[in-house]
Amino acid sequence: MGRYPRSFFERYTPSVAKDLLGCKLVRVIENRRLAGIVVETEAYRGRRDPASHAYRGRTRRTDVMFEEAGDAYVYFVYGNNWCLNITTEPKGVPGAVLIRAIAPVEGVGAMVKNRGPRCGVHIADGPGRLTKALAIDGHFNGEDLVASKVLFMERGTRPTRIERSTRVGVSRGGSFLWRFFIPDSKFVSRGKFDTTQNP
DNA sequence: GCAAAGATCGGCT
DNA sequence: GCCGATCTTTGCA
Repeated sequence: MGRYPRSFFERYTPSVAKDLLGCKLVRVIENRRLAGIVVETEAYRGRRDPASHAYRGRTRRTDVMFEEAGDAYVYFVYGNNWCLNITTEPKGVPGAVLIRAIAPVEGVGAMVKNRGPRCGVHIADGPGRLTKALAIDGHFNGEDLVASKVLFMERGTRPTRIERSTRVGVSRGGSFLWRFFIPDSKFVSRGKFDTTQNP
């Protein structure tokens, strides 16, 4: 299956977030593929988006958001979890798509092993969970997903239905409907959520 | 230097 | 369904 050129990621962040639904996130560990279909994403864009880490300008942490598109932006939250983003927009414009959930399709056994025996059905249905399932941590910050052999996106089939809502877990930027998900998937991280705007 | 909040998860009731 | 762990980054004194 084909991979995306950098130009795919260099577009308006919410468009990229929406277009990534149905695509396959692939992680290669010791020549074995662990992969899942992306079912839930969120967009964070620009200095005008109060929920974005880049809201207050460029810092050491958000550096990759300002760099070229198609790189991994991996950061640590709540003292427990890593979150995987893919940078977007042309160089100089900060943007990233948070991958919130995937539906496991390849190497499911290995993912469960990474998650631990008590994970149940919650293999990769959450930003922190999917990074653990795919063994992704801060070392991947800045990884070029267009060229990488160990972490990248593959083209998939476009989902028949897509819904959008407010983003999860953010206290500001509530008027942005920048969370995109496949409502038919049981692997989205939370309930179907509000699809109505409520600032 | 220090204090506070945070793009969450897992375990327990 | 609720609550606590846990630690980095940032903002301000």
